Amino acid sequence: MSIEHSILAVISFTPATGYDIKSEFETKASSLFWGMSYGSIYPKLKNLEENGYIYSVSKEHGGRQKKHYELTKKGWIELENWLSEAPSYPSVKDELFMKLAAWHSEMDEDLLVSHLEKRKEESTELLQYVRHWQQNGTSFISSIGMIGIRYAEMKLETEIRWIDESVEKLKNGALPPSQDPLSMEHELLKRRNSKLNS
Amino acid sequence: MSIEHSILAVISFTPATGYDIKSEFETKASSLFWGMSYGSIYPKLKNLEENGYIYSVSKEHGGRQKKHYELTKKGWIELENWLSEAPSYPSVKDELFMKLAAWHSEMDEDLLVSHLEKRKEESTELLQYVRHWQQNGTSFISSIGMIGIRYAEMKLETEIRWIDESVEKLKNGALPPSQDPLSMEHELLKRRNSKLNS
DNA sequence: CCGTGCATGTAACGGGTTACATGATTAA
DNA sequence: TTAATCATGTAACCCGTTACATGCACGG
Repeated sequence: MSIEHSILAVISFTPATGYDIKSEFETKASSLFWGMSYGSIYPKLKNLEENGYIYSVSKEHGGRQKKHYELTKKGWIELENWLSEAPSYPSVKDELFMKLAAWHSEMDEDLLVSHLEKRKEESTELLQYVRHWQQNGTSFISSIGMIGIRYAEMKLETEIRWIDESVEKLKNGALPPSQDPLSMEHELLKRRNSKLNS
Repeated sequence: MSIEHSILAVISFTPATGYDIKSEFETKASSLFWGMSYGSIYPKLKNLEENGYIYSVSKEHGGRQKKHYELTKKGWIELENWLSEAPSYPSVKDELFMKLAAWHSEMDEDLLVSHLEKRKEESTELLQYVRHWQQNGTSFISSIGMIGIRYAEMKLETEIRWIDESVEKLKNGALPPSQDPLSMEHELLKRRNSKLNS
């Protein structure tokens, strides 16, 4: 139960519709710290309401129905209990790391450089987004929320710095030494070539 | 299909059993970049074998059976095709970020400090692990793999630095200003208190 | 009048984890 | 002999996404 809590958190800022919640995660959060699809939002909203954490206030909006959800007392208590619990260690799925680990000397290094450069572009864009977000004058970000934004900013800056360093090393052939006491890379290449040349 | 590729990647280093693969992800990868359970490893291994990407070499080991898997030609090609594709942008699920965003002034700041300090401990431990790993003299890490390790190292160092900065700010009451043009924090507190005092 | 954005929802599907079941080997 | 580690596997379950279905409002 953590998507539910994220939903409660979004509603705590201001009453919101399922659509609003999706947009909130669409623009900001997704790649930064969380993601969510309609397929989970609406059923969860329904469930949260049935269990008394939230209630809906249907508002007329140009003659049509919108369901704005608001937290109940139980919902506020649940949200704050969740906030009080120590967050679990983040789980990261980064293919780039995996690919770096499996890269070997028969693979084209320029290809790797292009992977790194693509990542740099994506992260630069996100960084720009984050920087803009915290001074756009419209979005609500509390003082403590700002600390979180700073976290995202620092992480992205670090990633970009790391890419620059790494590309430099790759281009200069100034790679760090490997740790390979059992000559596994040599074995790997032998095994690979014997399979590929058959 | 990406867990499958990670499995192929591990096998590329040296022929391995399902158990070996799990351990590989257990110790190193899990929180760092990837995770995997037996419940997915064994069925995938079976599947990968059926589709001709790997084959098993049963080895006698003290009178008992062990299934070591090795890559086929098709497996090597598949692995290298995967390596050639640009990695997708990493997805992160960090509750801490979410909690920071939802924190409000009626919540105890010391609690938040303790969350941050716990995170610092966990990351420090991981950092130590990573540093030890790259110079333990036994694990195989290629030159390019070392670049990946450096990535993990820098990310962790940055996180720790961020925590130190943030805790300092929290303790000195030197928080960054909020962005709150619509006085949402005030509204939030009003909404919250009206619910909690009922 | 038409495309885009707002808005709500469901069903099928895919994917992975948890928990369970089993048993051999090895170091203390 | 006993606990820990090595070792393989399955089934039930949870969870979330994709794709689909629907329709209003509004600007050009």
